Amino acid sequence: MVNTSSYGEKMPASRGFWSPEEDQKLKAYIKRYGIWNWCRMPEAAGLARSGKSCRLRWMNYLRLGIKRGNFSQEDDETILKWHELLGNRWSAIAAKLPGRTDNEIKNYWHAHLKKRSKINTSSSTTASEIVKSSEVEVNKKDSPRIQDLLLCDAPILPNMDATEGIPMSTQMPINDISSSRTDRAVEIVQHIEKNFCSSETSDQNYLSIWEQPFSFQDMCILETDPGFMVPTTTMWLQEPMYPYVYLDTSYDLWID
DNA sequence: AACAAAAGCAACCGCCTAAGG
DNA sequence: CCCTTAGGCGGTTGCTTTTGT
Repeated sequence: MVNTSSYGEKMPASRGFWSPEEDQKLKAYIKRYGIWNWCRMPEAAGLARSGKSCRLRWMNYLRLGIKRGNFSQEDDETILKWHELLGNRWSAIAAKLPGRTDNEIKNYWHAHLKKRSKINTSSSTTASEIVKSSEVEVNKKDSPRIQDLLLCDAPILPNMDATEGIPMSTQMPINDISSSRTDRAVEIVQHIEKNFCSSETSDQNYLSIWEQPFSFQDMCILETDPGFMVPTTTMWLQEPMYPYVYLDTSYDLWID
């Protein structure tokens, strides 16, 4: 079967669960060469997977900082509150829960919180009510824009992108985002953050999770795999996403 | 112990959007 | 503008594990 998805793979793509070997290959390849082009990377890394599949695997399981295991009470409440406000915008909700992926939150919602949400909405103060009470007029016509602005103001964490755990030389400075934000929206954001965000989600706690450096063990995985195809300079010039190289010892050196 | 049903979760699919030519 | 391509997102599927009988 030839995959003809938008990722443009030409090689036969295997499906189903990822084997530990495949995980290692992908992890090692990205650690060595960075993410330069999802659709070409599988071939270069010697993986018979679609680019889409590789991206998903990396985003949801392989990148550093992914939290596994049970959701805390605080996590539950955060999800419920933000879901009430944002709806099924799982990636946006995930941005409020460092280390949790949109997929995981989505699954957790359907498995555990959906029922609770229905009960809660009939008995408790809703997020929309909180917004109303702030005396900020949110025109229905404008609400999608307001929501986008809310998302812009989500905590910008060092790892909330495709290359979690990898220093982001290309990360957009927060000033670039705020330049397009109205004062009005800032008011709304501040109000909601004040009402919704517990002290558990302080920056300090984010850092404790996210600023963990690579372990040496991680970095040693398949440091040199004969099956890897090195992305050429041309490739990087065409699609310079997150190029980086390793130093011999223990730190990544990012190059612009 | 064996089976069925339910729950959990990883992965896939298809649509949408942004960027570039 | 229009088209193509790559990336991202949410909905859904289906396999695996757990629980109940």
